[in-house]
Amino acid sequence: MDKQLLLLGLLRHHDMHGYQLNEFIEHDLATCVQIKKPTAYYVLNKMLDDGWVISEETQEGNRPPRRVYSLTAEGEAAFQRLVRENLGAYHPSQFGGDFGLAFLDAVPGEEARPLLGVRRAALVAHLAALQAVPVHHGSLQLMIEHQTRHLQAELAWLDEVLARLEN
Amino acid sequence: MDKQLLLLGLLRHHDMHGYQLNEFIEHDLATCVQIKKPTAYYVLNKMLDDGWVISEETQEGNRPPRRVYSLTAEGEAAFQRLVRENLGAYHPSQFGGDFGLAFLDAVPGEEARPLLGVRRAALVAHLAALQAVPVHHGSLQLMIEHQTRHLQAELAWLDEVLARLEN
DNA sequence: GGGCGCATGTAATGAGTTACATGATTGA
DNA sequence: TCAATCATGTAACTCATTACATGCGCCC
Repeated sequence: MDKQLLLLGLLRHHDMHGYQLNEFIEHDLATCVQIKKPTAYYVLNKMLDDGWVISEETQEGNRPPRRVYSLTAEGEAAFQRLVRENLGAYHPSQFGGDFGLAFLDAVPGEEARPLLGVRRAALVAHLAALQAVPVHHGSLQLMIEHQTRHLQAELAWLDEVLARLEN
Repeated sequence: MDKQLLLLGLLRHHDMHGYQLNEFIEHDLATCVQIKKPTAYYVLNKMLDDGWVISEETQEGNRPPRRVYSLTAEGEAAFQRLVRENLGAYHPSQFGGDFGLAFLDAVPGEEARPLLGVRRAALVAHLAALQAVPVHHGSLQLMIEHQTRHLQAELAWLDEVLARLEN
């Protein structure tokens, strides 16, 4: 449940309502974080039940009411515990795209090249989106940089595989 | 369901029984693939139901009977479809370790350094395990190389973060 | 008047994991 | 004799996703 860590960390910075959190994740953490809207709402409600956050209902004019969340002392303690847990462990990441590459030689080169070309284009688009993301305060920016590194490594790797296919 | 692609690809090479598949994944694809035993058995049974593989029960002496799986024509067709699907798409990978880094500045440097040291040691161990894996035929080796690249990028990145923490 | 943005959720489903269950054989 | 290896699974659970549901306000 590292999603909790993320939401706690973001709320620790600014109190936010769910919609706002989702917007922030979509626009400012694009391509780094995959948390869908219902998941965020679900996690928020869970943390509310657990006493990690409290919510205050506010309303502007006739707009839909917002639930603004802020951390409790227990939420802060949970955050401190979760960051340390996360920092101290190595989280091996899985590459779903590997299984295709693993059996690349089952596909004739003339077919494989354009397919990997499509993959490459999507990767480049991802990288562009990542570099378009606004710069963040402090260590939040580390996440963007980290992602950028891996995407660059991925691109270099993919180009090498494509080059090998030319032969 | 990229697990299906992997199992099909492996079975396409050699007919195997479930235990054997699990052993191969554990020993020969260490750190690249995370498929737990029950998952593999589950997927095998599902593919059996779907007619992608057939199984033949064999027994050596009084040992437990084995179910040896081999691809059907439909299985081969499914494999061909799935490889192309996989090759043609970019699969963004998620880095669960990012959320810790994103809030690194919430932890004092004296605490963060040893925690990241533990993370680094686990990463180095992972890399060593990966390099101890036997070399595979053909493109299966690409998966190992790919993983190695990313682990090296990760190590370089982590060392950079640690260096920044020294200041 | 029609579609998008704001704002929150529920319900159903899926994929995969952990823990549990079984039972024979082999080697220390 | 005790643990590890061989061999297969089931049951319960978790986490997250997709699809669905609601309803007002704003702009073209």
